[in-house]
Amino acid sequence: MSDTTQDAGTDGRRRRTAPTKGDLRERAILDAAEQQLASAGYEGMTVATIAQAAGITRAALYFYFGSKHDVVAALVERTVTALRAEIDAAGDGATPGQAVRDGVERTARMWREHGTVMRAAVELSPAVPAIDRAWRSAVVALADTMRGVAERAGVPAGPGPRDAAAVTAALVWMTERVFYQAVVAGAGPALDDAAATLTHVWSSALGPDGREP
Amino acid sequence: MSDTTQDAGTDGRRRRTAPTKGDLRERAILDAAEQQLASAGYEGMTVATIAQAAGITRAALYFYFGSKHDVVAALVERTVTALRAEIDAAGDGATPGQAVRDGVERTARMWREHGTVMRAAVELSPAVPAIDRAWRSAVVALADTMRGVAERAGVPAGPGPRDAAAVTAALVWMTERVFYQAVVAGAGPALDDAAATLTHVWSSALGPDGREP
DNA sequence: CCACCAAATCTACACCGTGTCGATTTTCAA
DNA sequence: TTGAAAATCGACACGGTGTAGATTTGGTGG
Repeated sequence: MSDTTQDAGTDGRRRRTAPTKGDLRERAILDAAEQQLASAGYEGMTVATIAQAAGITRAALYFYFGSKHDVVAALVERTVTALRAEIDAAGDGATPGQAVRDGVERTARMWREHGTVMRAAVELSPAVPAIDRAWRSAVVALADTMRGVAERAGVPAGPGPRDAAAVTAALVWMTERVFYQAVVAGAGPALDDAAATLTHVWSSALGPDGREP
Repeated sequence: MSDTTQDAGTDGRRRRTAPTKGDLRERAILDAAEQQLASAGYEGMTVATIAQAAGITRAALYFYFGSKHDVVAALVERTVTALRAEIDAAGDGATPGQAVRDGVERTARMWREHGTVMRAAVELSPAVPAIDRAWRSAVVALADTMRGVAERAGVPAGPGPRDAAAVTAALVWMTERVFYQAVVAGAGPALDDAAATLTHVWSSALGPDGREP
């Protein structure tokens, strides 16, 4: 029933001002969750272990978050906020080919730095609506940026299953999936190889103007 | 693969011969699980409800399957077995473009017919190793056939992040993800539009010989 | 026909994780 | 300093999974 995330305001349980004490605990909880997400995975970590790592009790954690889902949702949202900056700065390449290379490389960097949280976002999206919203928003943000690049590269903009929007959407999902698999595989150069493959496919799909040299 | 869980052997709990009575119940359980997977989703369905729908008790279900995970894993394996036939028959197109169209259309048909189970496979792969193995086997099977098509279309075969294997792998993951999203969206023509977009991208990525007319 | 053995099923229970409740302590500003 | 809100805690209820042991069913060889 708890509502933690969206409709704060009249909650009565969450504090509305932003003093220091509680905020620190909240961050500590998120940090503990991120830590254990990497080491034990979602199922492996429990509310008890998160609370313990944060130096409080289970019940105390429920003062800050309404559920285990809410904890990891907040964690994903925290990370997605960071991704947004990176995404908005993409697509500035002079040529479409340059923009594609830049977009893929930026995405690869995100997966290198925030791999565990992004992996969790992908895996928990089907189960947690809040995570789905946050993750999807990041995906459409990137898709939007790249749609502009595609149109500049000559891909028709008109509506239809072959227009720039549909094509870039498919390519962004490809990018998500391939990088996700690379992170799951865990191999060292997996991400770099994946990036190379992805730029190649992106360039091919964006037509002659997007082709790499 | 027809044997639901391979680690039986010295189980002492599973029957080894294959009479009729038990097999029917096993199928009834799987059918009930598939039904409820569509109506209530994985979390929404419980071992109790599955057993009830199959006309037995919880404990009786545990005579056939070791866990809830095992049930849905067996369900996925049953479906993947059906997919294999479809996959193996693909890639026979005269021209690469024809083969691509055929492969995508075949895949779309699979999603139309077995959408709920395939969706569950995607969503539960991270959590259930047996499902991950089964689903991944189907993916690499399709990737393998399409790799042949790509090489016939002129994509270099040599090792590297731009070779036919890497490119088709990325495209197959794209196909999986885009069709998955279409099924999740649930809209009627979503799958057909997705198929059109996918054939277009596939053709572009496979180079001049794979290009559509 | 019956006695037996394995298959199949049931009832009852133990365990674990989540989320909630009411009471208690801490903090801090009026 | 005191009172209210913030923060924390111990204990409990609930639901779902998996297990144990006893019991019934069903077919087969004597």
